[in-house]
Amino acid sequence: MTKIKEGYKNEKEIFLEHIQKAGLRRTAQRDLILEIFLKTEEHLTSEDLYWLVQKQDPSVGHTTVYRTLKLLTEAGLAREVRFGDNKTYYEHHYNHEHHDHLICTECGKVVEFFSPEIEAMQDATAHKFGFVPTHHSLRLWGICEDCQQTTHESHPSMASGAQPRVRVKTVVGS
Amino acid sequence: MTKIKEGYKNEKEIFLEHIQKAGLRRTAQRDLILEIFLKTEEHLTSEDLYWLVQKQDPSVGHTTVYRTLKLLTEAGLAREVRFGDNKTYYEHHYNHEHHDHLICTECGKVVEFFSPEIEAMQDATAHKFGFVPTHHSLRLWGICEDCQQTTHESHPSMASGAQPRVRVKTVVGS
DNA sequence: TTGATTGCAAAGCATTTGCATGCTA
DNA sequence: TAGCATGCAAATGCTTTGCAATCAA
Repeated sequence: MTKIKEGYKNEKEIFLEHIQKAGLRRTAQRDLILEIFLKTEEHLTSEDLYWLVQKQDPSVGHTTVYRTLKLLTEAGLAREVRFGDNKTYYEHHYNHEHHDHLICTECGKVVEFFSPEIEAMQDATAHKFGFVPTHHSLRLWGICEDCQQTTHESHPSMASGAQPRVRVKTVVGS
Repeated sequence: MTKIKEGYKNEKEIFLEHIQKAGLRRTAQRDLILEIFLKTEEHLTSEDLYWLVQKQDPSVGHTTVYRTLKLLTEAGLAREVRFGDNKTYYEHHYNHEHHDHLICTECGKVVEFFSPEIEAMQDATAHKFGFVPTHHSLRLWGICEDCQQTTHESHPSMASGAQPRVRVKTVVGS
């Protein structure tokens, strides 16, 4: 039973519209990059996307992927996220619920969550200080269930240079 | 009426203790860097601190400042923060209330705030997913009161490359 | 005396830019 | 045809590393 969302443009339409409005041009590279980005439901870096694109068209350069991801972000299709390892990850943004991240400092697992209560308090806090809130970023680090059982070392902090070893995406509703 | 905190070691003691425990050595550079860091109640980058240190001792190198900031972080005296401009800022950590940041995307102003309610919900959320929380980062971006009156441009997003023009620290209790 | 620390220069990374060439509208 | 887009190489900005000399314990 497929539920068809009406009244929503799909990502490709959004992209073409943005390109037109901004007086930019549609190219084969941009189409390919968008297509691969859309079918990859994970947090990926420009580098990651670059290699996926390479498989289909080795002539596409790093630079174009970087520039296109910025473009997708401006078009509202992608969102930049940072997990503390000094890399910029991108995730789908359009038609995707806003969410925050819970990151395991042992194995790098990432759980997405959404808390309406926290959202409301954030907005309230911004207003309390006279701000009109535009966006926010909440990241919680900790040790996940699996790692609590296998590891008994001291908790690595962001500063200690712990590198995520795996990055699992788990979508969890409200 | 000065309130003397008893039962709390001061930062310099903490630092020396950490150095001893780790089998490291006390040096003039480390002392100087710590001292300047402590008297600067602002968010600063390694670069910023480097120039402050330069004024007192031009022989100190960039590298040492970087390394010492890492050391201070490990000792629990400093905390790394990122505001979205791809730089690592440091702020005091020991004996300082934990707090989060509200950042103006127009002028770069930073307001520090603390919300026990949000804190509690964050911990609850982590536990809900089986995580033992270690630390977190909450950043709210928006347009501050001053900028709402002077600016009527579109809201710059993190991705659009808006650069903070001023960085004001405002400490606000609970 | 031993081994940690320093500072310089060089290397690393992720990301951006200059520019000649290519391609869309 | 005009001028945006591309891809390479080079530049950038922040941070780390190699290494010989220096210095604390």
